[in-house]
Amino acid sequence: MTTGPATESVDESSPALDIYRQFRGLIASGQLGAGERLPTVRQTASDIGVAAGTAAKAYKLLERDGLVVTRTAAGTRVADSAAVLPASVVRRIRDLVTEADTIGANPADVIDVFRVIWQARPNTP
Amino acid sequence: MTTGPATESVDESSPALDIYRQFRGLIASGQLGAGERLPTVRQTASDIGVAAGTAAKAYKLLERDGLVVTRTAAGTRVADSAAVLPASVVRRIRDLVTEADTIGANPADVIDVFRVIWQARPNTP
DNA sequence: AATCTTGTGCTGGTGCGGTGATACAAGTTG
DNA sequence: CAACTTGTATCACCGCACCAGCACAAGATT
Repeated sequence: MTTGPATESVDESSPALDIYRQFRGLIASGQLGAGERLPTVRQTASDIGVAAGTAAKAYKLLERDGLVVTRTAAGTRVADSAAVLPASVVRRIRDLVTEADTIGANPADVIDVFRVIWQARPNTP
Repeated sequence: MTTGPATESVDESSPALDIYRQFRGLIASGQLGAGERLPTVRQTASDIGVAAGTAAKAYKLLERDGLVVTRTAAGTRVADSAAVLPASVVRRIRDLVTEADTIGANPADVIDVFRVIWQARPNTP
């Protein structure tokens, strides 16, 4: 188990994208504010148990999105221009989480339904 | 370019899982009711442009979840026991979609934030 | 009974995305 | 200044998911 990829559960995607999405979530929700520093590439890598290159890949994606600014030796920080999801939306998400949790729903189901309903919006070009 | 996998956009995962999630969403949201028939494996395969085996894989996952019943030559139908997400949750999802859409938010962001907030629930073992 | 339908099971082949490990460039820090 | 930090680049290697195409079993259809 020292080499090669590992598939675990359905709805796992890929290490790099997982890390990417994780930070996207933290930034978009405001839990990681502008200027705040992200862990070292090597740090996150060893935290999650992936290769350094994999974490680096995630960071590059974040930078490509303009969510993060990276200066060598100074680490990676949340960009000032990083967009945060409007509070109204975040609140709705909180409501949804609360409701789904009390009912004991599967978060994956919730997300799947979200996607389906999203695609069914009035104006779907 | 006739063979091998294809990566397109970030947040694409894998063909098989995409199909799987798609139908999960349709079933969990009630848009695909118990007894209703799913398209042929070959049909969905050619619709989406993937190999038949890939669509078959997705169907097997659905069956593994008990969401679907498959009888040879009779096709695949939504199981009677297929659980539908409670209306209260679905309604909140609708509200969320509406709000996020009017604001012009990126659905991927919404999902990422959902995941983050979900993990931050009170009781997260 | 004969035929069609449909999910499933091979096969060989391909490429992407991981893993480690090492090396480096550019800054920060003492 | 020297020494450390940190993101990045590279290397060979490996496994998985997918593709394409065909063949099959079991049940539906006629």
